[in-house]
Amino acid sequence: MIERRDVFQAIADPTRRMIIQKLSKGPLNIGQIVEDFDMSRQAVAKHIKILSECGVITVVQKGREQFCEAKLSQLDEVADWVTESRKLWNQRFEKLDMLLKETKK
Amino acid sequence: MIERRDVFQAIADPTRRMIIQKLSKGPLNIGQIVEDFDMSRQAVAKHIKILSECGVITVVQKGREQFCEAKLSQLDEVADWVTESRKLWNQRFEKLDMLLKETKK
DNA sequence: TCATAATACAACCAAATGGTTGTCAAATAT
DNA sequence: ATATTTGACAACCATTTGGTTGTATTATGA
Repeated sequence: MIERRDVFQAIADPTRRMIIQKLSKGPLNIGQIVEDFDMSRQAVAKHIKILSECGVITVVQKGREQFCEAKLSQLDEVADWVTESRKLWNQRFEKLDMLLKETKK
Repeated sequence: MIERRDVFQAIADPTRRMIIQKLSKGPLNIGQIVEDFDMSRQAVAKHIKILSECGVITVVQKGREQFCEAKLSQLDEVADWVTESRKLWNQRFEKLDMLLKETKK
């Protein structure tokens, strides 16, 4: 299996989605993120690492603390993909319409 | 680990994203989908099964063939989540603006 | 200075993922 | 009638995932 590190992988896990939304409100360190989860610090740190590898967040060392900040621009790739799929979907109907008009002639 | 079956899981895999986009153009049976992939029929069938369990496609039996159709409405959940995250992100700046205005007084 | 807080690193685990191959059943075409 | 196509089901495999615990390191606060 290939270890995939992209935005889609980043948002596949519900815990990671929650982390992203928390960070959307502003930067936090790992300890502050852990507070909201019924999970070990290490487990959260792993998610943070994955999110960072996927380029969805950036981690800045500040003394002994690590501040995490969301990079929401990366979500564009997801939004674009959804938009593209919908476009294809709509074209499908247009083609059907054209076909119907064609057969009416 | 808990087996998650949601839209985010469905689009996490690149092969599945390609299948969705192919089906966005119109319904296909498994054989037709396999053609485009360098992968065994069984592997594709597994992805189809997952997509179906995630509610992103519907499968209709037609004689010996199985036609797969995309259910793009399910992608709304993804689009909504991205929109929501961005909203929080923007509010972050608004709050900062307000804070700046406040301190200016 | 010294305890504590914040985190890193590594080992470990069960379950899921993404793939394979083989066998079997049913519908269709020749 | 029989071969072929379409697909289901199961077993198997290596890797990843998502979590745990334990230990070590480093920065900060009292």
